[in-house]
Amino acid sequence: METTVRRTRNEERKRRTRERLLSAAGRVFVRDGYHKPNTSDIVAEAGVGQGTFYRNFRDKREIFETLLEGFISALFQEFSQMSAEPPTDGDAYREASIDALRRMVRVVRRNRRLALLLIREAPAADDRIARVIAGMYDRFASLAQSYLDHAVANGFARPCRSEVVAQSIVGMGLRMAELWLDGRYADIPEDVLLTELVDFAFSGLSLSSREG
Amino acid sequence: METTVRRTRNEERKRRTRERLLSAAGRVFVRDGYHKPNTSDIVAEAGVGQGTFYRNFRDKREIFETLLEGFISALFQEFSQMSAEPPTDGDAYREASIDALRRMVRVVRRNRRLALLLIREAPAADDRIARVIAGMYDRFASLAQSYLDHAVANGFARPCRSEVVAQSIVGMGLRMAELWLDGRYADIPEDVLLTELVDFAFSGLSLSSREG
Amino acid sequence: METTVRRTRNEERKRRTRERLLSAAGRVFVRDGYHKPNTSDIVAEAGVGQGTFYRNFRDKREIFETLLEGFISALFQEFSQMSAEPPTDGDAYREASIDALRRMVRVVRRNRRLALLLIREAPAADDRIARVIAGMYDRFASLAQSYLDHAVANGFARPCRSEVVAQSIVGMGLRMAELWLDGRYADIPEDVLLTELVDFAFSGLSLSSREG
Amino acid sequence: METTVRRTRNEERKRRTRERLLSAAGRVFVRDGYHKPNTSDIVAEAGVGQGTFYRNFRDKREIFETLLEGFISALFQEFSQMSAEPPTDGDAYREASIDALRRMVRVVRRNRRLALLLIREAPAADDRIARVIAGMYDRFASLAQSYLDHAVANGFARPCRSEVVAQSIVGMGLRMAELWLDGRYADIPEDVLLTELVDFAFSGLSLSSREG
DNA sequence: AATGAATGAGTATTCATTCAT
DNA sequence: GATGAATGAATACTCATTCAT
Repeated sequence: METTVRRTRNEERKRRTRERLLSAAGRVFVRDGYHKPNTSDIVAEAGVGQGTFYRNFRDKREIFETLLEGFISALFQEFSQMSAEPPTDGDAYREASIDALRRMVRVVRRNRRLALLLIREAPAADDRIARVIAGMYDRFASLAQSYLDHAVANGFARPCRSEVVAQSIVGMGLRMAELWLDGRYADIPEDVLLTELVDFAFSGLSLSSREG
Repeated sequence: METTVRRTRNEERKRRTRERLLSAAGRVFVRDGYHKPNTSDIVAEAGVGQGTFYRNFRDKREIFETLLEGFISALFQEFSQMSAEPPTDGDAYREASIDALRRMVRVVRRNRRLALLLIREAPAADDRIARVIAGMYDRFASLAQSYLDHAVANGFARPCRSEVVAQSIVGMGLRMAELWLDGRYADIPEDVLLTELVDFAFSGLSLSSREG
Repeated sequence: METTVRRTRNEERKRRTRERLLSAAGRVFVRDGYHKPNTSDIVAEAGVGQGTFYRNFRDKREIFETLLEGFISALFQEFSQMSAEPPTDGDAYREASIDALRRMVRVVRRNRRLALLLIREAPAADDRIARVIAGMYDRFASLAQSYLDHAVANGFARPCRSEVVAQSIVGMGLRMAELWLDGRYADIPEDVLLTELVDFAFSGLSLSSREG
Repeated sequence: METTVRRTRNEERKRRTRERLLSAAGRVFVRDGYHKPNTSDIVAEAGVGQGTFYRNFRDKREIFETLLEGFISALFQEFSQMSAEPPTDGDAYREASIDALRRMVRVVRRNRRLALLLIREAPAADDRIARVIAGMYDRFASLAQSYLDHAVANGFARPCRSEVVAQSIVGMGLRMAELWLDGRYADIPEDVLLTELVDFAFSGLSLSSREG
C-alpha cells in the first residue's frame, strides 16, 4: 500500500517534470526557432538540471517532435468533432468548408508562434520531423479529397483529379496561414479572409462562377 | 602592361576558383541538404584548400545564398522574356498563365533537387535566406496580382481581394511544385497536371464555372 | 523484545540486499569486464534501487574489490586444507605440487570468467585492487618459496635464489591459467597440461633431468 | 616546384606535431597510467590545441596503441638482429637464450615505465589493444617454441609439449620482468637474475640437472 | 591568390551521487 | 532500510576560422 502511494507520487513528479520541460521547450522554440537553441537553453528555461532533460527525452529532436505531435493531434481533434454528416448540396459543402476552416483558425490562434514554426521551420528541422509534417498535410489532403469526391459523385462539384485539387487546396491554406500568422493580413477581418479563400476555391478567378 | 596581364590572369583564376566552389556547394547541398554539410565538405568536393573558401565566401550561409540567388534570378529571367502584352480576354489570360507555368517548369526541371531544397529547407536555413525567399514568393504574388487586377479591371475576372487570391495561387503552385518535385505525380503527364491546376484556379470547385 | 525482532529482520533484509548486489555485480563484471559497466548496470541487474547501491557500497571499485576478495579467499581456503606435512623427498614434493595445482584448478573451474577477469583486467582496474592482487600473487610466491627452501634445505632440490624461482613459478602458473581459461588448451586434458607444467618446473628443458 | 617545397614543409610540420603528441602521450601514460588521463591532458603536455589531437589520432585508444606498437616493434627489431644460426648443442642453446634475454633487457631498460605499463595496464585498456599484446606474447612463444622444437629434434632438449613449455617460459619472463621493472630486484645484479632464470628454465628445481 | 595545419570555443551527453519520500 | 527522480560536474569531440608559407 505504502509502496503504491510512493510509486504514484513518483510518477506524478516525473510527469510534472516532463511537462515543465515540454512547456519550456515550447517557449524556447517559439522564441528562437528550432536550430538555434540547444538543450541547455531548454533546461535553463525549465529550471531543471541538465541530466533531467536526458532522463525524459533522447535529444532536442525528440522533445520538438513530441511538442509538434501534441499540436498536430489538437488540430485533428478539432476536426474529429465535426459533424460527420456529409454535405448534400453545393451550399452545404461551402458552409462545411468555412466551418472547418473556422475550427482550425480557433486552434491555431491559440498557438500562433508554434503554428508558424510548424509551417516554416519544422519541415527542415529533421528528416523524421519532416515526415511527421508531410504526413499531417497528406491527412488534410485526404480529408479534403474525400469531401470533394463525395461532392463530385453527388453532382455538386466539377469532376476533376481530386487528389491534385485537394493538395492545391492544402497549398492555398498553408500559404494563407503562413501570411496571416506572420501578421500580413492584420488589417483584414478573419472572416473576410476566410470567405475570400473559400470563394476562390469554389469559384476560381472566372467571372461566371457563383453567378451561375 | 605586363602587370595588367598578370592582374587579368589572377582575376580569371579567382573567378574560376569561385565558380568551382559554387558548383561544388551546389552538389553538396543538393546531396545532403543545407544543415548537415559543413564548409569542409564543400571544400573537399571542390578540391580546393580550406582557406580558399574563406577568401571567397564569408561562411556556409553566404555561399548558399549566392547559389539560391542565382537560381532565383534564372527563374525570373524566364519571365522577363514573356510577352509583355497583357491578355485581353479570359481565354488569353488562361493561355498566358499556362505559358508562364510551362516556363517555370522548364527551369525547375533542370534543377529538381535544388528547387526542392529551395522550397523545403531554404526557408528555415537562416533568417536572411528566409527573407530572400519570402521576397521571391512575394514577387511572384505581385506579378500574379497585377495580371489579376488587369483582368478584373477589364471585366474578364471576378472582382476579389486580388492580393489574397494572388498569394493563394502562389500557395497552390508551391504545394504542387513540392509534390511534383518529390515524385508524387510521376504518373501524371506534366501538361495534365498543369491544366488541372489552371482549371482549378480559373473555375474553382463548383459545377457552374467554365460552363457560363 | 519486539524491537529486537524487528532489528534482526532489518539486518537480515539488508544482508540479502547486499548479497543480491554482489551476485549481480559478479554477473555484470563477468559479462562486460570491469571498466565498461557502471553502477546503474549493476543496480539494474540486481533489480534494486539506485540509492540502495550506495547504502551498501561506496562505489563500483568497492563492490568489485569485495567480490575479488571473496574469490581470493576461496582460493586460499583450498590451500589451508592441504596437509601441513612438508614433503620429505623429491617425489613427495612433486606429488604435493600436483595436488596443490589440482586444488586450484578445482576452485577456478567453478569461476572461469571471474578468474580470467582477475588475471587480465583486475590488476589495471584500480591502484588499490592492483595491490590486493599483487599481494595475492606474493602470498602464492611465498608459499612456493617456503616449500622450495624446505626442499633445498633437505637436499632434494637444487640450491637457488628461491625468491626468484618461486616468482617464476607463479609466472608460469599465471600464463598457463590465462591461456587455459581462455580456452586455448581446450584439446589438452587438464591432467596432461598439469603434468607438463610440473615436469617443466622440476626438470627444466634439459635432457639430463629426471634421469639422474 | 614551389608547391612541392610547400607540400614537403607542411608534411614535415605535420610529422613533427604528431611526434610531439606521441612523446607527450608517452610521458602522460607513463606518469598516470592509461585510464586516468584524458586527451586534454595529453594535449596540455604536448602544448598543442585540442583539435590538433583529433587531426592526428582518432582517440586516446589510438594514440596509446600507436605508442605500444612502436615499443613492441622495437622489441622484435632487437630479435631480428639475432644470429639466425640455430644452436647445435645444449650449451649453445643456453647461451643463445641468455643472449636473447640480454637484448630484451637492453630495450626494456630504456623504457622501464612504458614496459611496466605494457605488462600491467595495457592488456586491460581496450579489447583491441589486448589483442595486440596477446599477439605479441604469442609471437614470443612461437619463437621460443621453434627453438625448443629444434633442440628436441636434435636431441639436446627433453621431449615435451613444446607449445605449453614455450608459453610457460613466456609466463616466467613476464613475471620476472614485471617484478624487476617494479624495482623488486633492485639488489640483484641483472646478470645474476638472468642466469637464475635461465638455470631454472633449463634445469628445473631438481637436484639432478646440470650435473648430469 | 591559394593552401592546409593548427586552433579552441562550443556542445551534446553521461554517470556517480544525493535526498525527499 | 529502500527507493528512484533529480542533479550537474566532467568529458569527448566538432568545426568555423586563422595565418604562416
